[in-house]
Amino acid sequence: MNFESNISLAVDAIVFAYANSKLQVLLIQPKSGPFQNNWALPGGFVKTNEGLKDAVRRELQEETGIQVDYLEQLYTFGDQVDRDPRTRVVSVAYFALVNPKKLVLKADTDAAKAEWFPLDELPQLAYDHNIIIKVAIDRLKSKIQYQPIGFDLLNKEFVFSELEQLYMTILGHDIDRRNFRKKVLGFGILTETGKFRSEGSGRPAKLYRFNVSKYRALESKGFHFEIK
Amino acid sequence: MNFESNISLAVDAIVFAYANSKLQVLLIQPKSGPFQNNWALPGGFVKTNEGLKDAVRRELQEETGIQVDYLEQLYTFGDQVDRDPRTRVVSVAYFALVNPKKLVLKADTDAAKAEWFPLDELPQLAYDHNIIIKVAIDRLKSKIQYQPIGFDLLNKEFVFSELEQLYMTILGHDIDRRNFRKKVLGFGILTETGKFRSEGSGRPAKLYRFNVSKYRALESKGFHFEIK
DNA sequence: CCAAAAGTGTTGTGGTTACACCCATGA
DNA sequence: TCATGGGTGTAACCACAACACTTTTGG
Repeated sequence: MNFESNISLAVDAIVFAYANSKLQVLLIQPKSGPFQNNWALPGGFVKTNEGLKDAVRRELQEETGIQVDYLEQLYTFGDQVDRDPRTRVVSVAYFALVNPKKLVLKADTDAAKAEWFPLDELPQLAYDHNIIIKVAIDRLKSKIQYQPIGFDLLNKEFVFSELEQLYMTILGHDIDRRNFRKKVLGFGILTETGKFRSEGSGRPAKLYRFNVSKYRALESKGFHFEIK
Repeated sequence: MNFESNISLAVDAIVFAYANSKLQVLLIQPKSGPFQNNWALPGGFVKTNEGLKDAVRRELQEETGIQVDYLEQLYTFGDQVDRDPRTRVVSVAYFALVNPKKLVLKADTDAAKAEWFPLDELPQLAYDHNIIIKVAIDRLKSKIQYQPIGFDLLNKEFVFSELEQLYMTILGHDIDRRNFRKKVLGFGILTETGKFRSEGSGRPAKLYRFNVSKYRALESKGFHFEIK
């Protein structure tokens, strides 16, 4: 029973990673369909008895072998009726973050050709995927300012300069090191690991870890994460 | 061609209005389907060659005769596979605002039974619609703080106390009259009409109008609306 | 003249911004 | 000892919060 309409439902994933001081997006080359020679977002059709989020995870696994650290629904693209030349396809886009460990893509499985592209070197994409990525970037920019999702783009243990760099990259403006540090430490959501990392020359930097349980505790007491 | 799955795509609308110092939601009693005696959100299946937003407007027109002033996509509900007992239905929920003029529902057309319900007197709803409304309220609460959408819930010309009341109702806490006024006027997005309204006894209040073009101009210069 | 709602300023304070020097390490 | 990146404090400023009396109307 399909209630008289004939619309196909797909999911697409915009997976961001952070490497070389740049945001990277995960793209694939579809094995079939009208855009076989184009790069496209990972994704595919939802199965009849599959939840949307499950469909995204499955497609990501099948096409790229990746398991993401953060996944949220972004937007459903369905106003433009001919966004897929074959038939009417409505696509629910999901927005995902992975930490740098996952940057190395396993070329195994039945994975399609998959690669990371820096945001400023995106190719022409299939369908309306360039637009979808724009929407995803906007969401990332605004969400990173009031939710601690930036940590999902870093290793579990990180140094302050990485966090700062990440914010500068995403927000696109400079941040004062002292003020940033003061503010973030003031939140009380980071734990010192006691370890240090030296990066070539220079004074070794303290390694921190994002303390999820402290964050949740504070959050439930009315604390609001915010970084401008 | 349906690409092997058999999922129906629906839209639902959460339409808010503001009356009697309360937020109201528009509900209908479906003419068909498994929940004929329950109240439900207006909505229905998307047609094969119809954009999502168009589908929402059409359903609202058909079921309630209403044309909304503000409409944005809220969330797509599709993780719970059996949210509709008949078959797999994924629903794209839209969030809408109407001004008080539209509170009077025309009982004409082929409109189903439609009524406004204050938020604190919601009945048990069909499907997962109670959950959808919760999500919509959260969105309203947060969005009204950083976008000037509150004006869509008021008449074109309004007095300050109405705006203030609206914010207090939605945010659920008191607001200092003087600070609120100072802040909002400081934005420079309101125009005095020069007219006054007297509400029974008491000093007549100045009527204001939201100046969309001034708002857009400021916005493009980096201005951010914000009310806590 | 009394009740009811609208309109209005000032002061304190807490948070954000701006800014420059010392520290620890590797080469 | 030099180059490199890490770590730290203070003062000015601004936005927000708190707070009470006067004005204008209707009854």
